Amino acid sequence: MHDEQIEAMSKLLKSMSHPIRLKILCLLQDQELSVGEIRDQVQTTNANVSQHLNILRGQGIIDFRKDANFIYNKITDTRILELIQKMRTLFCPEF
Amino acid sequence: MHDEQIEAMSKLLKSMSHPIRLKILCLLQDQELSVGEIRDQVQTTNANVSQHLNILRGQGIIDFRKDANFIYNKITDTRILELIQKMRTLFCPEF
DNA sequence: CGTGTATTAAAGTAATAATTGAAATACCTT
DNA sequence: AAGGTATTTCAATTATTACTTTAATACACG
Repeated sequence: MHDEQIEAMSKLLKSMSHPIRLKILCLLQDQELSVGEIRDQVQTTNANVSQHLNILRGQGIIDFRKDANFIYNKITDTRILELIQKMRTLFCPEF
Repeated sequence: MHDEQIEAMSKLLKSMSHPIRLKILCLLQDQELSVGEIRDQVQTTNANVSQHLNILRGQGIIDFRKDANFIYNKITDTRILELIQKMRTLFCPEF
């Protein structure tokens, strides 16, 4: 890997390495969820979820669509889906 | 994933998500290296490399052996090797 | 033993990140 | 337009992390 790729990759990993953000990514593996639904699952405030979502959006990891006054989030990058799947297989073999 | 697994996994990712540490892990993919050799590759001080190595050791990611006054480091956990390999395949397809 | 090399540990400072509450925005319904 | 819900943004506080410097340790070799 070149240094630029190292830089990009470490930023990506960093954005995934916060427990709340990793949990969000796991929740979004097979469904799309609104901000409120995510908030309920990770037990924190709207503002906190919103900021974490912004970080993930900034990395291009998740996308969203608007419906009425709900914002539904989902993972767009299939590489992220694959990577998370690999992590689960390696480190959480019971799933 | 359970919350405990999320916590453990995010700690692991966090330890891998620093550019210097990620580069160290890439360098150690197929060889073992002394601290001095790593220092030359990542262009920093001995003390800095040592600190980063300690973080990786704390996560059980790398192991080391002593030979004379050199310490040779290598990756012991095959899951880490696989995970890094997957990341390269997904995000650096030219390698 | 003393010197040089490699490594680790500790302490301090600087820089970043996380969380929260309050205010602001956007949209639907009536 | 008014009221309600969902989401975002801002600002402030707190917590965490990174880097540097310095000192200390360990070991080989002459």
